[in-house]
Amino acid sequence: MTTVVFTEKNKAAAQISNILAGGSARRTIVAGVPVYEFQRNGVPWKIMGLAGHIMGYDYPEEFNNWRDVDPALLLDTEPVKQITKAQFGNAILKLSQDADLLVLACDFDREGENIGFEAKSIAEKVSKSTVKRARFSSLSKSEIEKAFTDLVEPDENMAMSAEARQILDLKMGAAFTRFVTLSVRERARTKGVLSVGPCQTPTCGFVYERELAIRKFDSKDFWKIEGFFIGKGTDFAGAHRGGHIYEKEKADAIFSKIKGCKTALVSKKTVKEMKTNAPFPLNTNEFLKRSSKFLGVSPEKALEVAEQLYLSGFTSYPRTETNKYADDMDFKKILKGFTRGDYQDFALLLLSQSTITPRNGKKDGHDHPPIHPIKAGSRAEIEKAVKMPHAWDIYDLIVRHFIANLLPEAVFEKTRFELTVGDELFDSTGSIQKSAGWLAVYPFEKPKDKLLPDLEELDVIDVKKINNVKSQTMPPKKLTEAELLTLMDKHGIGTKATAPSHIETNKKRGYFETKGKTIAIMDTGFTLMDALHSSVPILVKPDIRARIESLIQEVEDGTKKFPQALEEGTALIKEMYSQLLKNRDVMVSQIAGTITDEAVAADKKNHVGTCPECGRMLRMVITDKGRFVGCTGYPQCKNTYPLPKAGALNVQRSRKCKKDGIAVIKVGNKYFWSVGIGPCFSCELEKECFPPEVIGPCPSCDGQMFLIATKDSRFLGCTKRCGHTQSVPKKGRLTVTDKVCEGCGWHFIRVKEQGKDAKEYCANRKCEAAAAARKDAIRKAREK
DNA sequence: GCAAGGTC
Repeated sequence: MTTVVFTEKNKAAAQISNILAGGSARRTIVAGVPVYEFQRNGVPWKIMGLAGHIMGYDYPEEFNNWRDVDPALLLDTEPVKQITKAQFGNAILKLSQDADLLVLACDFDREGENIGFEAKSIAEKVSKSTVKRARFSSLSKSEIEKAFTDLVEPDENMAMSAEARQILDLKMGAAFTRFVTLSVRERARTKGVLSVGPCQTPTCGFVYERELAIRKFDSKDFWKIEGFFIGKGTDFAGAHRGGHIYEKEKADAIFSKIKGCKTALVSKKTVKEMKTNAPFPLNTNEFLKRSSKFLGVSPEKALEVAEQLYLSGFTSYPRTETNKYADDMDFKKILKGFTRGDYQDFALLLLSQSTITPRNGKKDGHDHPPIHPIKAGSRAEIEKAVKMPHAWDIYDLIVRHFIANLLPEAVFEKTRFELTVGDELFDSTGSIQKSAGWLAVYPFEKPKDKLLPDLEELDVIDVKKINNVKSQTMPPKKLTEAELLTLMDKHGIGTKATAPSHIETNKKRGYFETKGKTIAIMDTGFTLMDALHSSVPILVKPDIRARIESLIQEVEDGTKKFPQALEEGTALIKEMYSQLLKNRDVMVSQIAGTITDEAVAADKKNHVGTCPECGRMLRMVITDKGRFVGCTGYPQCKNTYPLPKAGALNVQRSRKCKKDGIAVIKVGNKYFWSVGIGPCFSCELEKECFPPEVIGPCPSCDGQMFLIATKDSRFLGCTKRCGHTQSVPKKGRLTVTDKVCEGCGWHFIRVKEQGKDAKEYCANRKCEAAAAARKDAIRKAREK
């Protein structure tokens, strides 16, 4: 007569056995998995924690080759469920063999029900015993006792709804990802995978929509009239009640009426007390948003740190939807740990109260309490236990948020003056914090006091200045990670545990990147969203997730059978797939183009510039037959330019062709070539673009000596072609320096031969100073 | 090599 219980995770197994056994549970290991054993009502009990899902769907082996399988075929193929965590499968088999009762005790939600059914399906291979369900919303003693006394039937509909989600998500993800990746690969050399999925794609969609709004934004001019006043010796500002005025004439008219006014009348004064409540207790989403906003820690990292803090016993379970504390939460017990250290003042204050009333939200996911500290830890203790960046910052945020939830509201005094200047009205507001309340422990959200002078109604004050300021409406700002999390939460994209991973997937794919706390879409992400949006709009929006969600909700409610939901869901995906297929060519050229452009721009050596015909990228194309400059828009854009047949080519990014050439290329060490124009030496603007490298005055006429370099020799010649020439060293790299010879006015030349020190000197054979220096050098060499 | 969902 053995009862075997499966929980969602080891931690829950340990806690539940502790409650049911009254502390007498014995921890053993079965097939490498911890199991808690004890006697209850004379019956042996064994409780094992799973590790979330221990099974998963995948396509059969023969569908693994992307090249050989038409992605559309995946939509007509049923993926297969397999055990993904073998040791758990084995442990379940061993435990179930001699069980008389199996109890599924995973979390009380859809996935929890499904995880329980995974264990059930494995256990039923070796056991025919009854399977029951224990349902509880928290791991409190009373709930657990009750749940295991009043066992219920497992909810197959609920479990199957999660099953439908898994299959539909995989079908859609696999088919679309393969289709997009392979199609684009025909035209662009892409290294990675271009993935599409019911959560990751709408997540990127939010970033895309914001980017569109920014790009489409049309800025408008407006004027605002500002007043600067002095009251009782204090300077303060006010704004004209007209606010943003979009007609210049209107603003000018008001301004010219009052610009000469020297005094203002305090025509009205209102003082109001304003109270600000502490934020709701931290559920996962709120925690991730605040970690990003206040600490600049990405959702992914924040969740990792919280997981470690939880495993080290410092904070509670980090994945929860609940933002209200249970009625029996023992705040004082936790606060007692904080009576020493950073938070002692607040802890002592709260402990001195007879009752503690927390600030509570309204969400109850029936899962875990809000994220809160379990145990006090110093910075050193936290950093020793959790060796990750920001471990202390995140613990500190959790503790401060927890204490803030228990402290009273903050009170402000808001003062507003209505000021009359001429017959125009201005407003000025200020606020003073009267009582800090929860803000005392929560430095992340401290509003600044804005002081106003102590004026009364009908006081007359000085006007210092009136300004009529021209301004412009600003485009929307880029999304922050915190805002993205809000949007995902609001539209049901991902869950408390997966939202960070969807953001991470998009970063990994090169769809967007984070710069500090804001998110910037990348070209690949933008064009992919653009392409998907134009052929299957629903895919880029939260609607796709919502459609699947409503289907599986019907399965859970029992109003639709599982096979029916699967069929309808598959039909929906097929419909989207066929729309995408119809627009394949446009999509491919858009995405492939962007990816090629990105690659070309990154390939500094061959990237030439922007195509004047189509705006895409120009690059050097080198084939067996020859070389030319071509456009990445090929074959739509057939713009090309010839290149010289021989010589190494180097794009000169600092040079610009004055005759509207696309770019200037250096050919070997010989001459320059302007793309679209031809060799620079045949251009009448050559001397303007490449002025001779003048060294100094010609010793025979009033011309200038300059460096002439030909294919196989170099020498100095006169700009007036007077016939005077002079040789220069044949070996080494020769440059004309800025240093000027005092004797003759020639620039020093610098000669650097490989493996030798560079020499700098005056090369003028007629220069006496140079001759003396040469003699001196020879004498010194002889002496040695 | 594809998704999203659990959890370590």
